[in-house]
Amino acid sequence: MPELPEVETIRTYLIPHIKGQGIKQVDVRLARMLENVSITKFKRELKDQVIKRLLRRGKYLIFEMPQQTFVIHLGMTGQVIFVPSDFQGIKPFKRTVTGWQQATGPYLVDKHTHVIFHLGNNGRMLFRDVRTFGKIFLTGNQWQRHPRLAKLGPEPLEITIETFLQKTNRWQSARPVKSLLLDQTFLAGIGNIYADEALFKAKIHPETPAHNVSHKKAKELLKAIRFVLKKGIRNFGTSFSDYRKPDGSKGNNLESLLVYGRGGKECRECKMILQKITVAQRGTVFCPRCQEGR
DNA sequence: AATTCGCCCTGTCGGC
DNA sequence: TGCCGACAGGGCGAAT
Repeated sequence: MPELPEVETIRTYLIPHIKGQGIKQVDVRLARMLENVSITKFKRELKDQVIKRLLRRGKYLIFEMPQQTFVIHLGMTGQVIFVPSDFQGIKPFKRTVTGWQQATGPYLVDKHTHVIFHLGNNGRMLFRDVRTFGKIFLTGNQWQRHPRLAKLGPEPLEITIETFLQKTNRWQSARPVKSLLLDQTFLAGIGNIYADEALFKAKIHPETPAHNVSHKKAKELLKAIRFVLKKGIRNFGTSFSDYRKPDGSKGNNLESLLVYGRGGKECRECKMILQKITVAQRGTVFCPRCQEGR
Protein backbone atom coordinates (compact mmCIF):
# COMPACT_ATOMS: atom_id res chain seq x y z
CA MET A 1 0.00 0.00 0.00
CA PRO A 2 1.44 3.33 -0.98
CA GLU A 3 2.41 5.31 2.12
CA LEU A 4 4.52 8.43 2.57
CA PRO A 5 7.79 6.99 1.16
CA GLU A 6 6.05 5.48 -1.88
CA VAL A 7 4.13 8.68 -2.69
CA GLU A 8 7.28 10.75 -2.21
CA THR A 9 9.18 8.43 -4.56
CA ILE A 10 6.50 8.84 -7.20
CA ARG A 11 6.54 12.62 -6.77
CA THR A 12 10.32 12.86 -7.14
CA TYR A 13 10.30 10.64 -10.20
CA LEU A 14 7.48 12.53 -11.90
CA ILE A 15 8.75 16.09 -11.40
CA PRO A 16 11.24 16.23 -14.31
CA HIS A 17 8.74 14.50 -16.60
CA ILE A 18 5.60 16.53 -15.95
CA LYS A 19 6.59 19.89 -14.47
CA GLY A 20 5.87 22.68 -16.94
CA GLN A 21 3.92 20.33 -19.21
CA GLY A 22 0.52 21.24 -20.54
CA ILE A 23 -2.34 18.76 -20.35
CA LYS A 24 -3.52 18.12 -23.90
CA GLN A 25 -6.27 15.68 -23.08
CA VAL A 26 -7.57 13.45 -20.30
CA ASP A 27 -9.22 10.06 -20.78
CA VAL A 28 -11.39 8.88 -17.91
CA ARG A 29 -12.36 5.24 -18.28
CA LEU A 30 -13.88 4.67 -14.84
CA ALA A 31 -15.99 7.56 -13.56
CA ARG A 32 -16.08 6.47 -9.91
CA MET A 33 -12.34 7.10 -9.58
CA LEU A 34 -13.27 10.79 -9.69
CA GLU A 35 -14.62 12.09 -6.40
CA ASN A 36 -17.36 14.74 -6.48
CA VAL A 37 -16.65 15.77 -10.06
CA SER A 38 -18.08 14.66 -13.38
CA ILE A 39 -15.91 13.40 -16.21
CA THR A 40 -16.99 16.38 -18.30
CA LYS A 41 -16.01 18.94 -15.69
CA PHE A 42 -12.76 17.17 -14.83
CA LYS A 43 -11.67 17.17 -18.47
CA ARG A 44 -12.69 20.79 -18.94
CA GLU A 45 -10.86 21.99 -15.82
CA LEU A 46 -7.60 20.26 -16.78
CA LYS A 47 -7.50 20.83 -20.53
CA ASP A 48 -4.66 23.13 -21.66
CA GLN A 49 -3.60 23.85 -18.10
CA VAL A 50 0.09 23.62 -17.24
CA ILE A 51 1.36 21.60 -14.28
CA LYS A 52 3.31 24.13 -12.24
CA ARG A 53 4.14 22.19 -9.09
CA LEU A 54 3.87 18.64 -7.82
CA LEU A 55 3.53 18.41 -4.05
CA ARG A 56 2.87 15.73 -1.46
CA ARG A 57 0.83 15.97 1.73
CA GLY A 58 0.57 12.74 3.71
CA LYS A 59 -0.30 10.09 1.15
CA TYR A 60 -1.78 12.60 -1.31
CA LEU A 61 -0.14 13.71 -4.57
CA ILE A 62 -1.01 17.31 -5.41
CA PHE A 63 -0.84 18.68 -8.95
CA GLU A 64 -0.90 22.48 -8.95
CA MET A 65 -1.95 24.36 -12.08
CA PRO A 66 -2.65 28.08 -12.54
CA GLN A 67 -6.44 27.87 -12.39
CA GLN A 68 -7.04 24.54 -10.70
CA THR A 69 -5.44 21.81 -8.60
CA PHE A 70 -6.10 18.10 -8.83
CA VAL A 71 -5.14 15.53 -6.22
CA ILE A 72 -4.50 11.79 -6.46
CA HIS A 73 -4.82 9.33 -3.61
CA LEU A 74 -3.57 5.85 -4.42
CA GLY A 75 -5.68 3.96 -1.91
CA MET A 76 -4.47 0.37 -1.58
CA THR A 77 -3.30 -0.58 -5.03
CA GLY A 78 -3.08 2.65 -6.99
CA GLN A 79 -0.19 3.30 -9.37
CA VAL A 80 0.97 6.33 -11.34
CA ILE A 81 2.94 5.30 -14.41
CA PHE A 82 4.74 7.72 -16.70
CA VAL A 83 5.01 6.64 -20.33
CA PRO A 84 7.59 8.67 -22.32
CA SER A 85 6.71 9.87 -25.81
CA ASP A 86 9.14 7.48 -27.47
CA PHE A 87 7.69 4.40 -25.82
CA GLN A 88 6.30 2.11 -28.49
CA GLY A 89 4.81 -0.64 -26.37
CA ILE A 90 1.25 0.60 -26.01
CA LYS A 91 -1.24 -0.82 -28.44
CA PRO A 92 -4.81 0.39 -28.81
CA PHE A 93 -7.14 -0.76 -26.05
CA LYS A 94 -9.04 -3.86 -26.89
CA ARG A 95 -12.24 -5.17 -25.36
CA THR A 96 -12.09 -8.89 -24.55
CA VAL A 97 -14.45 -11.19 -22.69
CA THR A 98 -12.60 -10.51 -19.47
CA GLY A 99 -12.50 -6.74 -19.92
CA TRP A 100 -9.82 -4.34 -21.19
CA GLN A 101 -6.87 -6.62 -21.66
CA GLN A 102 -4.04 -5.08 -23.59
CA ALA A 103 -1.02 -5.32 -21.34
CA THR A 104 2.40 -4.68 -22.79
CA GLY A 105 5.74 -4.35 -21.02
CA PRO A 106 6.04 -2.37 -17.82
CA TYR A 107 3.57 0.25 -19.04
CA LEU A 108 0.36 -1.51 -18.31
CA VAL A 109 -2.66 -0.17 -20.15
CA ASP A 110 -5.31 -2.68 -19.27
CA LYS A 111 -8.70 -2.94 -17.61
CA HIS A 112 -7.23 -1.47 -14.41
CA THR A 113 -5.93 1.68 -16.11
CA HIS A 114 -8.66 4.19 -15.22
CA VAL A 115 -7.34 7.64 -16.13
CA ILE A 116 -4.83 8.70 -18.79
CA PHE A 117 -3.30 12.19 -18.87
CA HIS A 118 -1.88 13.17 -22.28
CA LEU A 119 0.87 15.73 -21.80
CA GLY A 120 2.44 18.40 -24.00
CA ASN A 121 5.68 16.47 -24.38
CA ASN A 122 3.63 13.58 -25.78
CA GLY A 123 4.28 11.66 -22.62
CA ARG A 124 1.38 10.00 -20.84
CA MET A 125 0.65 9.71 -17.16
CA LEU A 126 -1.46 6.66 -16.33
CA PHE A 127 -3.50 6.12 -13.19
CA ARG A 128 -3.98 2.41 -12.60
CA ASP A 129 -5.73 0.83 -9.61
CA VAL A 130 -6.80 -2.79 -9.24
CA ARG A 131 -8.99 -2.49 -6.13
CA THR A 132 -10.21 1.01 -7.03
CA PHE A 133 -9.86 2.38 -3.50
CA GLY A 134 -7.92 5.30 -4.95
CA LYS A 135 -9.45 8.69 -5.73
CA ILE A 136 -8.82 11.72 -7.91
CA PHE A 137 -10.45 15.03 -7.06
CA LEU A 138 -10.32 18.77 -7.69
CA THR A 139 -9.66 21.24 -4.89
CA GLY A 140 -9.54 24.67 -6.51
CA ASN A 141 -6.46 26.77 -5.81
CA GLN A 142 -6.63 26.42 -2.03
CA TRP A 143 -5.95 22.72 -1.79
CA GLN A 144 -5.11 23.04 1.91
CA ARG A 145 -8.78 23.81 2.54
CA HIS A 146 -10.17 20.71 0.87
CA PRO A 147 -11.90 18.60 3.56
CA ARG A 148 -9.70 15.58 2.95
CA LEU A 149 -6.47 17.58 3.22
CA ALA A 150 -7.53 20.06 5.88
CA LYS A 151 -7.97 17.36 8.50
CA LEU A 152 -4.49 15.89 8.08
CA GLY A 153 -2.07 16.02 10.98
CA PRO A 154 1.53 17.23 10.71
CA GLU A 155 4.11 15.73 8.38
CA PRO A 156 6.18 13.26 10.42
CA LEU A 157 9.39 14.38 8.72
CA GLU A 158 8.71 18.03 9.50
CA ILE A 159 7.16 18.10 12.96
CA THR A 160 9.58 19.19 15.68
CA ILE A 161 10.25 16.88 18.58
CA GLU A 162 8.84 19.51 20.94
CA THR A 163 5.54 19.73 19.09
CA PHE A 164 5.34 15.96 18.91
CA LEU A 165 5.90 15.61 22.64
CA GLN A 166 3.22 18.22 23.29
CA LYS A 167 0.82 16.18 21.19
CA THR A 168 1.67 12.95 23.00
CA ASN A 169 1.46 14.68 26.40
CA ARG A 170 -2.19 15.31 25.76
CA TRP A 171 -2.80 11.63 25.06
CA GLN A 172 -5.22 10.61 27.78
CA SER A 173 -6.45 7.96 25.44
CA ALA A 174 -6.52 4.22 25.98
CA ARG A 175 -6.33 3.63 22.25
CA PRO A 176 -3.55 1.29 21.16
CA VAL A 177 -0.57 3.33 20.04
CA LYS A 178 -0.64 1.67 16.62
CA SER A 179 -4.14 2.98 16.01
CA LEU A 180 -2.81 6.50 16.64
CA LEU A 181 -0.01 6.00 14.11
CA LEU A 182 -2.56 4.95 11.49
CA ASP A 183 -4.75 7.96 12.29
CA GLN A 184 -4.03 10.52 9.57
CA THR A 185 -5.29 13.35 11.77
CA PHE A 186 -2.51 12.56 14.23
CA LEU A 187 0.38 12.28 11.76
CA ALA A 188 -0.05 12.25 7.99
CA GLY A 189 1.42 9.57 5.76
CA ILE A 190 2.02 6.53 7.98
CA GLY A 191 0.26 3.32 6.94
CA ASN A 192 0.33 -0.27 8.06
CA ILE A 193 3.85 -1.12 6.87
CA TYR A 194 5.73 1.80 8.40
CA ALA A 195 3.61 1.77 11.57
CA ASP A 196 4.71 -1.80 12.34
CA GLU A 197 8.29 -1.06 11.37
CA ALA A 198 8.47 2.08 13.53
CA LEU A 199 6.96 0.33 16.57
CA PHE A 200 9.48 -2.48 16.24
CA LYS A 201 12.36 -0.04 15.89
CA ALA A 202 11.18 1.87 18.98
CA LYS A 203 10.57 -1.41 20.86
CA ILE A 204 6.96 -0.54 21.66
CA HIS A 205 4.20 -3.15 21.75
CA PRO A 206 1.56 -2.13 19.17
CA GLU A 207 -1.28 -2.58 21.69
CA THR A 208 0.26 -0.29 24.29
CA PRO A 209 -2.43 2.16 25.43
CA ALA A 210 -1.41 5.63 24.28
CA HIS A 211 -1.42 6.98 27.84
CA ASN A 212 1.15 4.36 28.83
CA VAL A 213 3.69 5.63 26.31
CA SER A 214 6.25 7.51 28.36
CA HIS A 215 7.85 10.78 27.36
CA LYS A 216 11.08 8.94 26.66
CA LYS A 217 9.36 6.28 24.58
CA ALA A 218 7.46 8.90 22.61
CA LYS A 219 10.73 10.54 21.70
CA GLU A 220 12.13 7.21 20.54
CA LEU A 221 8.95 6.58 18.59
CA LEU A 222 9.27 9.77 16.55
CA LYS A 223 12.93 9.01 15.88
CA ALA A 224 11.96 5.52 14.76
CA ILE A 225 9.18 6.86 12.53
CA ARG A 226 11.63 9.22 10.86
CA PHE A 227 14.21 6.48 10.47
CA VAL A 228 11.90 3.99 8.76
CA LEU A 229 10.29 6.64 6.53
CA LYS A 230 13.64 8.05 5.39
CA LYS A 231 14.98 4.58 4.75
CA GLY A 232 11.85 3.82 2.74
CA ILE A 233 12.42 6.94 0.64
CA ARG A 234 16.12 6.12 0.12
CA ASN A 235 15.04 2.68 -1.09
CA PHE A 236 12.35 4.10 -3.43
CA GLY A 237 9.51 2.52 -1.49
CA THR A 238 8.27 -0.93 -0.49
CA SER A 239 6.86 -3.13 -3.27
CA PHE A 240 5.02 -5.58 -1.04
CA SER A 241 2.31 -6.14 -3.65
CA ASP A 242 1.15 -3.56 -6.18
CA TYR A 243 3.34 -0.52 -5.55
CA ARG A 244 5.54 0.45 -8.50
CA LYS A 245 7.67 3.46 -9.37
CA PRO A 246 6.37 5.50 -12.32
CA ASP A 247 8.71 3.59 -14.65
CA GLY A 248 6.99 0.34 -13.67
CA SER A 249 9.88 -1.00 -11.60
CA LYS A 250 9.72 -2.12 -7.98
CA GLY A 251 10.97 -0.24 -4.95
CA ASN A 252 13.88 -1.74 -3.01
CA ASN A 253 12.63 -1.46 0.57
CA LEU A 254 10.97 -4.88 0.93
CA GLU A 255 14.20 -6.58 1.99
CA SER A 256 14.71 -3.90 4.64
CA LEU A 257 11.48 -4.71 6.46
CA LEU A 258 12.06 -6.23 9.87
CA VAL A 259 8.49 -7.21 10.85
CA TYR A 260 5.79 -6.30 8.31
CA GLY A 261 4.75 -9.37 6.32
CA ARG A 262 7.03 -11.59 8.45
CA GLY A 263 4.51 -13.08 10.88
CA GLY A 264 5.55 -16.61 11.93
CA LYS A 265 9.16 -15.99 10.89
CA GLU A 266 12.15 -15.38 13.14
CA CYS A 267 12.83 -11.93 14.53
CA ARG A 268 15.93 -10.60 12.79
CA GLU A 269 17.24 -9.31 16.12
CA CYS A 270 16.44 -12.01 18.67
CA LYS A 271 15.26 -15.09 16.68
CA MET A 272 11.92 -15.18 18.55
CA ILE A 273 8.95 -16.08 16.32
CA LEU A 274 7.17 -12.91 15.21
CA GLN A 275 3.49 -12.78 16.15
CA LYS A 276 0.64 -11.63 13.96
CA ILE A 277 -2.37 -10.08 15.65
CA THR A 278 -5.15 -7.64 14.75
CA VAL A 279 -4.96 -4.06 16.00
CA ALA A 280 -7.41 -1.40 14.86
CA GLN A 281 -8.79 -3.81 12.25
CA ARG A 282 -5.33 -4.13 10.69
CA GLY A 283 -2.95 -7.04 10.47
CA THR A 284 -0.10 -6.32 12.85
CA VAL A 285 3.24 -8.09 13.22
CA PHE A 286 5.53 -7.63 16.18
CA CYS A 287 8.21 -9.38 18.19
CA PRO A 288 6.93 -10.57 21.59
CA ARG A 289 10.44 -10.34 23.04
CA CYS A 290 11.77 -7.09 21.54
CA GLN A 291 8.42 -5.35 22.03
CA GLU A 292 7.29 -6.84 25.33
CA GLY A 293 5.27 -4.96 27.93
CA ARG A 294 2.55 -2.45 27.34
C1' DA B 1 -16.76 14.09 21.48
C1' DA B 2 -14.24 10.08 20.81
C1' DT B 3 -13.93 5.75 18.94
C1' DT B 4 -15.29 1.66 16.47
C1' DC B 5 -17.46 -0.64 12.76
C1' DG B 6 -19.18 -1.64 8.04
C1' DC B 7 -18.39 -0.89 3.54
C1' DC B 8 -16.25 -0.12 -0.92
C1' DC B 9 -13.31 -3.49 -4.40
C1' DT B 10 -10.68 -7.48 -6.92
C1' DG B 11 -6.79 -10.69 -7.06
C1' DT B 12 -4.73 -14.46 -4.60
C1' DC B 13 -4.57 -18.43 -1.87
C1' DG B 14 -5.88 -22.52 0.86
C1' DG B 15 -9.15 -26.19 1.38
C1' DC B 16 -11.95 -29.67 -0.48
C1' DT C 1 -9.34 -28.87 -12.01
C1' DG C 2 -12.38 -25.72 -10.30
C1' DC C 3 -15.29 -23.65 -7.06
C1' DC C 4 -15.79 -21.02 -2.74
C1' DG C 5 -14.80 -18.40 1.21
C1' DA C 6 -11.35 -15.82 3.63
C1' DC C 7 -8.24 -12.28 3.39
C1' DA C 8 -5.69 -8.00 2.21
C1' DG C 9 -6.66 -2.63 3.98
C1' DG C 10 -7.20 3.43 3.41
C1' DG C 11 -10.56 6.34 4.47
C1' DC C 12 -15.30 7.78 4.82
C1' DG C 13 -19.71 7.87 7.01
C1' DA C 14 -22.81 5.65 10.18
C1' DA C 15 -23.37 3.71 14.59
C1' DT C 16 -22.22 3.41 19.38
